Amino acid sequence: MPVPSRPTLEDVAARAGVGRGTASRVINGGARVSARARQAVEDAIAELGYVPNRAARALVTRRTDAIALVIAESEERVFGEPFFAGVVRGIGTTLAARDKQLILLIAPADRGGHLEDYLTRQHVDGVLLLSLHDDADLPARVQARGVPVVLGGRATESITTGYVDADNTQGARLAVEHLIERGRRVVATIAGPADMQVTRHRLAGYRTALTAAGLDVADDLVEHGDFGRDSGEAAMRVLLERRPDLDAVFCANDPMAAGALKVLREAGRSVPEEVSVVGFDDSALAESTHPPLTTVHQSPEEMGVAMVELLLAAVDDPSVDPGSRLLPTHLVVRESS
Amino acid sequence: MPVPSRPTLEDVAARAGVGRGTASRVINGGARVSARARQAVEDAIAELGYVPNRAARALVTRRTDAIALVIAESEERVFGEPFFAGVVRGIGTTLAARDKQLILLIAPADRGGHLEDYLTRQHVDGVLLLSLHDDADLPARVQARGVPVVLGGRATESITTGYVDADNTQGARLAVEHLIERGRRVVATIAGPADMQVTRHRLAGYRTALTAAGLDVADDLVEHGDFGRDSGEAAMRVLLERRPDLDAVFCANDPMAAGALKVLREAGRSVPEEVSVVGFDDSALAESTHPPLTTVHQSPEEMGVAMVELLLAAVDDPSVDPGSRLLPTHLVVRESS
DNA sequence: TTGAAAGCGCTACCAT
DNA sequence: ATGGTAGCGCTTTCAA
Repeated sequence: MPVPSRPTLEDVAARAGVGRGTASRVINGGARVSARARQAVEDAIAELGYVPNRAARALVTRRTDAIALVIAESEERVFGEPFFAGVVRGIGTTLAARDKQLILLIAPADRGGHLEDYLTRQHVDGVLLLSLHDDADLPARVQARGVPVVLGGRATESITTGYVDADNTQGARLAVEHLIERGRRVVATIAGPADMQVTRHRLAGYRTALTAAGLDVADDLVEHGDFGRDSGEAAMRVLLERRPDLDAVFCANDPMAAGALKVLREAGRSVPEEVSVVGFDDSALAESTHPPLTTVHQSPEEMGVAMVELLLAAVDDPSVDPGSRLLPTHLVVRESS
Repeated sequence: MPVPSRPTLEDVAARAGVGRGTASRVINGGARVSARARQAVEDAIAELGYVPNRAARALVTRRTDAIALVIAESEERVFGEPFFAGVVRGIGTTLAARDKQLILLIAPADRGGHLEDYLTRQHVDGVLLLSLHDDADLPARVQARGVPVVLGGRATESITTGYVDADNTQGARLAVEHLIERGRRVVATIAGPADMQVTRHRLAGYRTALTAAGLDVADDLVEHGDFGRDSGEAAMRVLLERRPDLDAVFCANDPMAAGALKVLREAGRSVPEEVSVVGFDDSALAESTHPPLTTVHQSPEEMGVAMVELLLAAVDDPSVDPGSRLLPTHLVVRESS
């Protein structure tokens, strides 16, 4: 097959009877071009099926129109958790609408700084980071090298990059207040990994609600999981053993709640009669558990969309820092509470 | 921060006391360079922390060093099915080792040819395609435009692109033979979507084994699902209703088998005493069902690795077509059969 | 083996 | 408002 060798801007300009500069202006900003010239160029583009050469453009603008999304978890976790699917969809569609390319990097840990090198020298215009653990100073280092960064979820206070986060404290508080209203008095919680901010925030909401109601906030009512379903099962077993008197469990996400539900059923504790269970996420999973799960709603899609918006603003104008956004949550009551 | 403006090849050449051409040769092929010159250039690169500019290189080589992976399913399906995680990992690590960039495109359907345009004009060197349905002529069209394509799983016979596939027919045959050896006589199957080759192949293996044993291959023993767990539940209900006499079920993947297991339990049919169940994939899920699932092992990682190998061979030398590879499968016997 | 030079296709700046 | 021109950083002839 003879390579059809795509038309260049030169061809377009020739066909439209204008200079290359004018043609370029039509394609980009569009300012300072006469209507006639614009029309001629647009026609030529259509007739020729012209598509700008990304590499050539990148070479001169020093932009790649590519955005990296780094998820700091294993493929198993990433592909196993519905939350990520939502965020990726939000990011993907928003980026596509802005004609940016999404480079998805799944990287459990940045061994040897390869990732940092890639992000800072290999030409992405900005970096989106998801599921950060405490030890990760990657965002700070990337930002220090002049590449805009927006986090999904907050990192430790010291980190100053932009972020988008659900209002986890509020969500957890809503969940636990609901449990208390239902008359529960011994409210346990299956929290997330101890080294994540999201875990601290949800725990804070849990404790706030309990304290406000004058209830016990004993340490032995708290057990950590890793957000996976299995870890929810394990944690529930521990809690049941340690505090057989518990009458409610607030779980830091839906998969762990599903695991807890299973263990409670096996232990002969009926839900919601004897024990109330609330999850977090309002993922599709929440509707298919038995019984359907009361859960805190958050929107991963919205989170993704907001992340892109903040990041692109910073990419377009490096003098502004991305800022941050806190997304509201609300409780969805189903039958597990 | 004053942009440090990365060192260019020019800088490297100057520092090494050679011409730009020589420096370039050292970085690439490496042929026809004296040991002295090479050493000098390599030192200069190390000292300067030089990293080639991708865009500049792409402009002249007309290569992007980027490979697209198109998964023709929704984010929900992609992120819900462990099979995809494995393939993506295989692809991701292999590509990274070859210093290629992975562009992940999740696209349920190619509405309006946007995807095709992207793949063919927006500069990826090759395309990997996963989870193809019958109606998809995308691979043929992309290939016709001169972009190498490798499929994960086969498309209909008429498609001539390269592919990597598990030996689904063999796997299904092994599963059903095993069921027959266990003394089962009424073997039902929950198949995949009717419009996929993988479904036809697994059904063929199922029928071959049954026929060889002189058993019933009635149509009412076959029910289709969509590879999702819920669809497995639904299909199992239908089968149980239609053929209460069934004593075994071969499921086209593990999630559907998990769904079937659940329905059987609810229906009071004990597994494996009254009904044997076999899945397909040998995913992590298979070990955590109750009872643990006998299943056909395939390796998504290997599949991903093989896909990349075939594709890159074709990318490196456009005159060879990618060819294809059939990966063996084997049965893993656990307690559900 | 090597350096010089010619572009790759584009944007941005310059007079005009 | 517009066309000409100068690179962006690199690979790849081509002579030497």
